Amino acid sequence: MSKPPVTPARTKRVGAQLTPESIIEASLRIAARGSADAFTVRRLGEELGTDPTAIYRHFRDKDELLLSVADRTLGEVLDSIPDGLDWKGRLRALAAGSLAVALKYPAVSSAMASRTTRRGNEFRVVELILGAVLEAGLDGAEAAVHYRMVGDSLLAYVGQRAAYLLFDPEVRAADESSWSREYRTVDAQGFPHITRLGQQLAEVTHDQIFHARVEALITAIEQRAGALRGA
Amino acid sequence: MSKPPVTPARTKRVGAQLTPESIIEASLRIAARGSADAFTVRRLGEELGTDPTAIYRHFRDKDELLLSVADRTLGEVLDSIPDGLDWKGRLRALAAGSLAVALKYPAVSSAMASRTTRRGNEFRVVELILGAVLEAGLDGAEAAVHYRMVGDSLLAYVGQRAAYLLFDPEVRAADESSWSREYRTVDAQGFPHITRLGQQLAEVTHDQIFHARVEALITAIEQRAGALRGA
DNA sequence: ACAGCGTTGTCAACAGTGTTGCGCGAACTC
DNA sequence: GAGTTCGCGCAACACTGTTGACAACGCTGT
Repeated sequence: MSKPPVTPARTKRVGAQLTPESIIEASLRIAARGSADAFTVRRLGEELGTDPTAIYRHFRDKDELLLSVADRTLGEVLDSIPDGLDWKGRLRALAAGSLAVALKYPAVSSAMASRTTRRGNEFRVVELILGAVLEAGLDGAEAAVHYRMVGDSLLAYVGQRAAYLLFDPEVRAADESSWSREYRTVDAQGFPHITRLGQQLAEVTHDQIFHARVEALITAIEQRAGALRGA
Repeated sequence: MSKPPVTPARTKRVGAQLTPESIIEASLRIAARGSADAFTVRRLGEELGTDPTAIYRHFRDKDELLLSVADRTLGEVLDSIPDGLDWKGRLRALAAGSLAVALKYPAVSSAMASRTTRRGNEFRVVELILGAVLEAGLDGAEAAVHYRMVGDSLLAYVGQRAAYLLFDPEVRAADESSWSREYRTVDAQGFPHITRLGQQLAEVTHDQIFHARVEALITAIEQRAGALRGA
């Protein structure tokens, strides 16, 4: 028992000031502060009270740290999903939870919009979505495609919202006011639809859009399952 | 006629080497080279044969240049849409054209995934989508929300794909191989769905996913219009 | 034709980013 | 207790976008 089987087990020092966990938690604290101060390596060192480059003893590079942090936030999402829901309810809860976490840690979600963590919690999310799609009545390649549709779409949605939050307030203001400014003054001849619906376009909220996007996913799955059942 | 009305009309010099147009075109050439060399100000100066900082005489900052370049690519998308299509066909053509342009200029699309150009061609795209949604049978606030759903979704989709193309080849390879590596070795007890569908999950292509996402949008609009008609 | 002046490109520099190599001291192993 | 490894601090590098000073060019009005 005295000899570790193959690897020396790399005894991590007990008195270490920094641990992967403490670094991840500091990263989350910074990310939660929003765009006020960006999520940078030097700011991370400040938050930890150590030299910025010390984190490179625990993570190969910033990307690996980001993947670990993102997986942690995925855990938060999963914990927010109650039991006993049907497949639509589970997908809605997953979407709502993902959005909430994305708005809480925008820097993380923004960076992960087209990535894969390949870590523990991601497997749980995949299993969750797959279960929902299967319960809806899809299977095989059909279920696989629709899982990817849901997964990629959710990631893209929340990443888009998160990235938006990271812009300078003035840039964001310019984008938002465009609906009530530039779009009001377009040529009525060339753009009749914009002219006629200008008011309604300016009044659409982010939540309405998100809701519509999520329901579109659910409707698409339901429709496809119904078509297969009928065939 | 000798006196310009109010502003001195700021006579732009005729012999200028650089013009907004030439800078935009150089930007597109660089962006089309993919992730090989990134779209940076210094590289832009190289491409133009001038000092990098010269572009600041024509654009306030890199963001404003990016907005102009993006609007130009929107023009490419619009030109690729044939006439005489019904609303579904127009949306499909818009989606396909957007994806093609995004894959052609990934740096541009990636940066614009959550932005608004507020320039000429964007109005034309908005008018196009609004027309499709109206033709499908929606109107008023309902049409406005569904327009935003389509617009934001398309932007997010293609931005996601574009951003993916910009990653280091090794990062991309790690992400792609995960489906045939990590996901094959998960615990069969805890993740039965992943275990059972592992093969199909690894075989899903980007095109299948994109197709499913676009069709989901169309289905959602159709469904909503049908529900309103019935009510 | 000439003075004036705005426009435009060049250059050096700054603040910020992620990352690496070197050294020291402390903690663990034997 | 000796030797080795590990964790951290420090300085530095390459890269990013951006700014201010400067000089030269060409248009403008007289």
